[in-house]
Amino acid sequence: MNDFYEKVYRLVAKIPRGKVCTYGDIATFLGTKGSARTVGYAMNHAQSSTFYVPAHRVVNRNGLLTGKHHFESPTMMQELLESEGIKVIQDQIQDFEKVRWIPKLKIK
DNA sequence: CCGATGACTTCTC
DNA sequence: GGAGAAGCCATCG
Repeated sequence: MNDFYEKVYRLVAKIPRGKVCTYGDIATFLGTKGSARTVGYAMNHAQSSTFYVPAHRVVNRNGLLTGKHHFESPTMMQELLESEGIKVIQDQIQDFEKVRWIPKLKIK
C-alpha cells in the first residue's frame, strides 16, 4: 500500500463517530504530498481496498455530500451520517462547524 | 514520458 | 451569488 493511501485511510478511520472532516483539511494535514483532489481520489480507491474507510465522514469544504454518488446508493451516505447524529438536509451537513473534526496528531 | 481524469479549492467576472 | 477558469497532485492508459 502506498504511503499516501495509507495515511488517508488511517486519518479517515480516526475520525470520531458523529464527526466529519473535509478533503482540504486532510490534504493540508498530509502536507504537499496530496491535494484535496487526490484525497478524493484516494477515497475512490478506498472502496476497492480491504481496509474499511468511513468515507461518509469526509465531505467537501461546504459540508456538501459531493461523494454520495460513489456509494452503493445516493442516499446511503446521508443515512449513515444521520444514524451517527449528524443532521443532513439536501445533501448538506447542518451545524457543519460544530461536527467538523480536524486532525491534530501526526500519523505514524 | 505524456495527456487525460477526478469524491476539491480558490479566484474572477 | 451563480458560472467559468485555473491550480492543485496522484493515478491510469
